[in-house]
Amino acid sequence: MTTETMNIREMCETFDVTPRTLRFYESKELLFPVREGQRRLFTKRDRARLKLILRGKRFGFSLEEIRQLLDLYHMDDGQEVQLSKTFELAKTHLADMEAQRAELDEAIAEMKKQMEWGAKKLASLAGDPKD
Amino acid sequence: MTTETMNIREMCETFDVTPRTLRFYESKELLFPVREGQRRLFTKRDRARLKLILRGKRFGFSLEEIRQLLDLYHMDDGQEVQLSKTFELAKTHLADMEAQRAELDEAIAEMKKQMEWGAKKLASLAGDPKD
DNA sequence: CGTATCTTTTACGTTAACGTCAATTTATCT
DNA sequence: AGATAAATTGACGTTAACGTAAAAGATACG
Repeated sequence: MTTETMNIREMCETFDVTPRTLRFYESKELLFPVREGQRRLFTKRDRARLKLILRGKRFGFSLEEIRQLLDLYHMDDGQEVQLSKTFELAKTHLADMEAQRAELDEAIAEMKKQMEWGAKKLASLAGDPKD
Repeated sequence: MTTETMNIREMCETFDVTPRTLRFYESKELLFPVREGQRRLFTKRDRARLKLILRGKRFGFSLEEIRQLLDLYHMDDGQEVQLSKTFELAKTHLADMEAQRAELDEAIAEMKKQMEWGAKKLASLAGDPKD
């Protein structure tokens, strides 16, 4: 099974990103591909991290915020201090996300309302032309 | 009642933004404050728009995307073509937002799971010190 | 072996969304 | 009127998150 690691091209196709993006994330210490000579090989762990990175971006988190949060998902045997700091950080972000969810619900409701109004307007314009 | 319009300072305090931001949004045609001589006076409509702008930003929309969407909320007697285009745009964004909500729910669930793991780890480290 | 393709490094370029600073104008206070 | 404070208009600066192009080494292929 050669699916253990992926080269940069496979990564790009799988996640719809450019090579530049992957190298950039590595330079920012978000990913840690191993090397086979010069070439990068992305592990299962890199793929899991990238998935979380892209998700974080969709929620409006910066790469630096994401980088810190990734530690929570990766933490194997960190020191207690580090863990508890990360834990605090995660609590904050969880609260952020739940707040965002509430606002999103509200926004969706409002948008639907506006769209109903728009639909009515459209109908009246179509059915009741000014001659 | 002088609360009909607000000056730039009042706006900044109310919405926690800088003057530069408000002028920038005006330059990008997101806000349309009236003038009293040189000074800007922000109307109720500007305040409603700003609220939507800030919300849109929190959902990761760009100012340009937001600008286009604002038309939907402002549309009084636009032409039918414009209205129906805006309507289509809104449908797309609504779908985006609902997808985002689904992903957000998933992310929240995962984050909670990770945090439970973290909490356990913390407890074991605290209650079971290595000597 | 030559060449075409892929990847890498280096480095400068770009866009969005403001920040910052200087020079003026306008309003306010004493 | 003079000083002080607040708002405005340029205009250049900044940061994040990549894009893009050049030069060079590694690999594959006929």
